[in-house]
Amino acid sequence: MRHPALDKRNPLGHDRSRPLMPEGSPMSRPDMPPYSAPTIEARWQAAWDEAGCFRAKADPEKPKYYVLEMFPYPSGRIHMGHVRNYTMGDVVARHRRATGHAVLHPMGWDAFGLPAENAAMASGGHPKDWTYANIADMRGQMKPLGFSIDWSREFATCDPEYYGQQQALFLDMLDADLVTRRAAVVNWDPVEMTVLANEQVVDGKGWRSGAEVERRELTQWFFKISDMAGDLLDALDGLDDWPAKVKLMQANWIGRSRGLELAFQMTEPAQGFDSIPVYTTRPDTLLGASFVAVSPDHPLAKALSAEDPSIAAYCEEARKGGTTEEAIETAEKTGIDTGLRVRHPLDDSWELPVWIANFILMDYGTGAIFGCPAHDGRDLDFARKYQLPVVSTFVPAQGEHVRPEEGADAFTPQKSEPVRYVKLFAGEEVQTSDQGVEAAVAQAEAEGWGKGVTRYRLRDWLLSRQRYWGCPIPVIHCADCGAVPVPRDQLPVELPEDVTFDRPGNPLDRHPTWGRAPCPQCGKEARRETDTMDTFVDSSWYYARFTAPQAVTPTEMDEAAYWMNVDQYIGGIEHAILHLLYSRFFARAMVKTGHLPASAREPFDALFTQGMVTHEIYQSRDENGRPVYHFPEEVEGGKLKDTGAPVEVISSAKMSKSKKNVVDPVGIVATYGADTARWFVLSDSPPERDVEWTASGAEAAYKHLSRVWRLAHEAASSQDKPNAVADTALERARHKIVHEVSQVIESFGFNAAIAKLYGFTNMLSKSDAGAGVKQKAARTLVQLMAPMTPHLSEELWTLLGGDGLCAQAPWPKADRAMLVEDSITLPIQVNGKRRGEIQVARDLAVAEIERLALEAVSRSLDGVAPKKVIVVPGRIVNVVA
RNA sequence: GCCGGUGUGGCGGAAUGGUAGACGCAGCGGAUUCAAAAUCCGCCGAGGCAACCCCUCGUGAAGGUUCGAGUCCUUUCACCGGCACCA
Repeated sequence: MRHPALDKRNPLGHDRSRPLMPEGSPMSRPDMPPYSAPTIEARWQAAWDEAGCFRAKADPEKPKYYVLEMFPYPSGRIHMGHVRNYTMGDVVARHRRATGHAVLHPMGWDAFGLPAENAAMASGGHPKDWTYANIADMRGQMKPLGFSIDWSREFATCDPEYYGQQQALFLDMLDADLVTRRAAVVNWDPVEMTVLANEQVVDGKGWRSGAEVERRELTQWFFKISDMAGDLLDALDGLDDWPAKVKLMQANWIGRSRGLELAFQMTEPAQGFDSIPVYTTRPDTLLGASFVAVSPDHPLAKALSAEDPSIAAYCEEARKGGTTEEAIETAEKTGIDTGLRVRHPLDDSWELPVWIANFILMDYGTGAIFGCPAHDGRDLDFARKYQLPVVSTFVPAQGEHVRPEEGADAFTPQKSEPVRYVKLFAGEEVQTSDQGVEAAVAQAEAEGWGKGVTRYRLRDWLLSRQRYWGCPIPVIHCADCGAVPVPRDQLPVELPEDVTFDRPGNPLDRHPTWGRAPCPQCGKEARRETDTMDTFVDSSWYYARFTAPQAVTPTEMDEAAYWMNVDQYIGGIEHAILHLLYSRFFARAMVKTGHLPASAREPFDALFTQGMVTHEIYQSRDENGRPVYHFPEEVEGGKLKDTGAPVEVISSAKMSKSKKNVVDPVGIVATYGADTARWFVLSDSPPERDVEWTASGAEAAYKHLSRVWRLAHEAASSQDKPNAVADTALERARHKIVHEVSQVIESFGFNAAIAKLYGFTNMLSKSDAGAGVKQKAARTLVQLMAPMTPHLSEELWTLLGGDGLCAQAPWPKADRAMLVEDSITLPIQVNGKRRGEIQVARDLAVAEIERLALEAVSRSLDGVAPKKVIVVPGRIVNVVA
């Protein structure tokens, strides 16, 4: 039989002119067939299908377990990152099934989005055809990997059955006052005729068209997520099984701040304004105020612009500022004096100038600030540029201090640090700034000139997109009745299929008939909403839909109550903020609208963020010195295979097509089999860290599986007689490995599980135990490997006389008594340095251990009497000399 | 700038405050073979030593706590990630 590794197009870049395990080798006996992954993998996948092993069935007798990996975008090709993500979920799912849980492990497709429209524009097809074809391709690539997924629950978010329920959900959220519609400033690409997300604006230009992006005010739909900001922040505390890093990122994103809102009265009313409301987190520095500044988008600035061309010109210029990080960092702080003046709230005779400044944001706080240059770097830059006063309000509690008014940087210590107030109006002279702020707020409230407020950075979620390939917003706009919800019996509002992508803009907008609909309220001719929903909406509730994917309502309460919450969610750190925050919002919204039980308010009990799969990059230079990248299979021994030209090896990075450092899982599965791919992506690195794909590592994984294959066959055909010492040793090791692997799998230590299984394999191969004990050990080995290498394990399980399917066998249990060693090795230290060791009975008296220890290290002590002997039972002995 | 994380052999990485370097890769030596591959056995941080005994050094750097520190504390350097004119 021709081994698959004979295929010279294998993706590892090794010219494999020989099979890895040829027949006729000493190890290959007539009764031992070679390890042929393709044969056994196909066979057992069929067997699992037939037995329906992975169908999720609610069972009141069992604890339930819902494991979910972030579902993929159907690009058409799976990559190693998918393999790693889904393998981790599969290990958890298989392990939980074996430990007696009713497991839900579903899969679906995050199928709406721009790439489908781009493909339609590029090649003239239809986004729907492109998407469903990709789904079929990817499913075809995924199934050979043998994931224990309940495929009967599969859906795509572009199925009308799914997005129709999403529309129903939207209408319920509208009724529950979770949705609103208002004007918003957006990035508008005048060539593409659509709104762009911030990340699609590069250097102020549209990423595709290259056209200068305009800031336009459009009426848009929003989810009122900011109403829940406080709860979304506070509830992070309860998410004990989420990475601290993710919780911190979310907390920063939500961005709670405590401060004071106060109004500066104008000396003379202007443009209908008699005061300027200001928000500050530093009311304790109010006596250091030197100016008031408003945003160029502030109503006052707009009103002044109408009168004064120089102000209008300044505001126009200030708004242009680039959106890139670099532009923001290097942008100079600029402003223009309005000539208006305001009174200081604590001193009627104190007047401050009012400026318009480019660094004030309209959509945070009130769009206006008071500047305190002594204690804010930005304000100090601004004050120095325009010769405004600098006045310190506090100095360090102790020590020397050069004040900002003497040329030093702005003094901005941590708010928890005590400082000495030199201009004080509330609280103690020496207090922390936190205390100073609270005292100032209390005083302002008592005296009635200000109000303490808690603010959030988190904005409402803009969900309107001027795109075709998304979920239509189920609303009809009537000239008389306004925005009217589509009646529920008319859902889903389906996307029309006869659309064209030959012109920019939204095809829904220019469709001849689709947009026309009678007003559901008055019956008059009206227009459909042609915006579709942000695709983040689709992925914000799919986890709930998996509990009843065919339901004619968004969810079914009893199914949702049984399966929710997701016990273990697994995905990339890149979704730490938006996707997870939106999902948390949606779960709350679904509780409020009666689609989820109250207990599912936080949908993901535990979250795991896995690292990427990386690979070295191979680079050479063309005649102009520009870098040229090469696929791994084009390189051998540091040289290009066809020309022999040397390549530069650049250190590992995330696999990407542009750098050509990609390894295709399909090729790996064809060459080595799914089990090898699964085993490799879990070995070597902790799951939360990146793992580097190497050809030698993949080959090593394959060799190991082949070795287990041989050992299992040897054990199965062994005629060796029992051997008391070896039998006991192996049996003890067997219980120990069961204990260890169970423990590390539960704590996501997949790489550690693999390392321990390597160790046990080494032990088994060297053991002189009798046939029966060896077979038992081998059977345990393959069972413990089964979550990682299910096909190989299934085949060997059967060979070794396992009962039924390994996939359905109960997880082995370790006998505690077998884990305890009778005799232990104690290292002996002298002054913390290891100088010897002793073998003692586990329960030997401390005094006796001390005696033996001193004896063992007498040479190192060199006659010196020990001052002290520290015995850590079962661990170590340290002699202090 | 602010917040967070990580620094351990040639490489990926192990080590509840208790024998630093598990396990794997690469490398070296041996067995097997006509020869090779595959497989099996062994070695594999640096330095010293006749020596697989043993000694010294060693977890980015410098201090500290402790009988004992990769692990805890302080300072510092480097790299990675997130946020970023948020008042």
